[in-house]
Amino acid sequence: MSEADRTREKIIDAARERFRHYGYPKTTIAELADDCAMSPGNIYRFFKGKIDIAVEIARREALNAVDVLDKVLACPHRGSRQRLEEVIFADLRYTYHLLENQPKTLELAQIVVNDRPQFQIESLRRERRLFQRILHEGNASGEFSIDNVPAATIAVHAATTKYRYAQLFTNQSLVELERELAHVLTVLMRGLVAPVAGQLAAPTIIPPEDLSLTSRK
Amino acid sequence: MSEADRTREKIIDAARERFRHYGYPKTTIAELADDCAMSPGNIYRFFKGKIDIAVEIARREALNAVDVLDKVLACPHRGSRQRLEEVIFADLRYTYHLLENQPKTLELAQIVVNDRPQFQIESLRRERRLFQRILHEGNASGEFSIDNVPAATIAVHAATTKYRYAQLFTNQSLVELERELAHVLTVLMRGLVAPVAGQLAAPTIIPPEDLSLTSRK
DNA sequence: GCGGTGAATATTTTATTGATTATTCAGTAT
DNA sequence: ATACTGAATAATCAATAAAATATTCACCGC
Repeated sequence: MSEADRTREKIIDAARERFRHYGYPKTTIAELADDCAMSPGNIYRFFKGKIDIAVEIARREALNAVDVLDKVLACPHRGSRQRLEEVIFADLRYTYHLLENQPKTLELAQIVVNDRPQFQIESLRRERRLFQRILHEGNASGEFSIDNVPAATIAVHAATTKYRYAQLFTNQSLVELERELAHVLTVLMRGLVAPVAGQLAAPTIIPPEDLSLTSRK
Repeated sequence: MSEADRTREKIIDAARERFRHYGYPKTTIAELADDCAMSPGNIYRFFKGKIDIAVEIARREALNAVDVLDKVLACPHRGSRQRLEEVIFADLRYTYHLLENQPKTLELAQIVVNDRPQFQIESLRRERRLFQRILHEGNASGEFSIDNVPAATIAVHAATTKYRYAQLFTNQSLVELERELAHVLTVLMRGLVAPVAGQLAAPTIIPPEDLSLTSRK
């Protein structure tokens, strides 16, 4: 890591702290410069503008969120259906708690998306790729019978839109959202799972919350 | 209709016109009074406050929207699946065009919901009741095999949330939204339709747009 | 009582202006 | 050249005064 990279990291760390505590608008470049023991002008040798610092932080946050979901996948599981369900529930819970505990994070995300619409599109695309992997696996193992995996991926992702940053759409409680999501997944899964001679796939069971994923570090 | 009722209607009509043209905030009680050839104070004999005029207009708009969907149901159709799909597509198109052509209507709805959260809850409930009727019919006719109709209703409604006032969630075009919704419905329907010995239900076909429903009167 | 008025008051919106802050850049040190 | 400074400028925000507006209410004619 070069000296320049280290300086850049120092700026990012200072910004992350202040954005968390006081929010993006109330954090000034002068303060960041102070924190890093440099002049305001020098910040601009590392970032084109204030918003770009926020974009970089949000980018890392988004990558980390997908990593968290990836970890859910890494756990030993009984089947593709359960993997997919756990990921979607984890998504609901992760984003729900994020908005509850770190409201400034939402503010930051909204500011970034407002300035860079492409940012959101790419975040969603990353998530969909994760879904698609699971659908593929499920098809390969014979658990799913999907004739068009990309289309089914889009469908599952779009149908569960409400459960990403749910508080933006509704003021239902987390418990209500979980119950509702279980209903949604029940129908979706029956649509994905291979029909076994007239037998219906079992209803979705709400998986227990994995506390190690929702606590802030 | 009593004299008082007629006066009340006159106020509502004047308000509807001005809200459409100039929006709720830029419409003053004094202007409404002028339009109705009465004094500002007299408005308050018919409405508790300015917001209540908006609520009444929004209430009628919401009832009309459900009626429009109801009309879609009244058309001769081949089955419950197609009925449900047509209603959901009609919903997407109706609300999409509403926001495109009458942006002030969205503004009004947001102002009303902000002040009366119950308003939105009831509008959604009315829509769900419509869905539930279709699911019941489909079950009775043997086309669907739903073991828990209320739960399935919630599922279908929640999974298609994105397609009500879609522009609030995304900036996808109507065509993109329609394609995506078709994918969602394909999976949902496979989850609802009775499995026929290993055979998959056919993919959703995007129904043609019924122009008589989207043109403003 | 019923249907209404319009001036008085309380609330909200808008405009103005004085900071505050982001960004640039000529200049300094190494 | 490279790394950085800090004052100058441009853009944005916040406080507040001014204007507009919602709402109330004492009063009028029937």
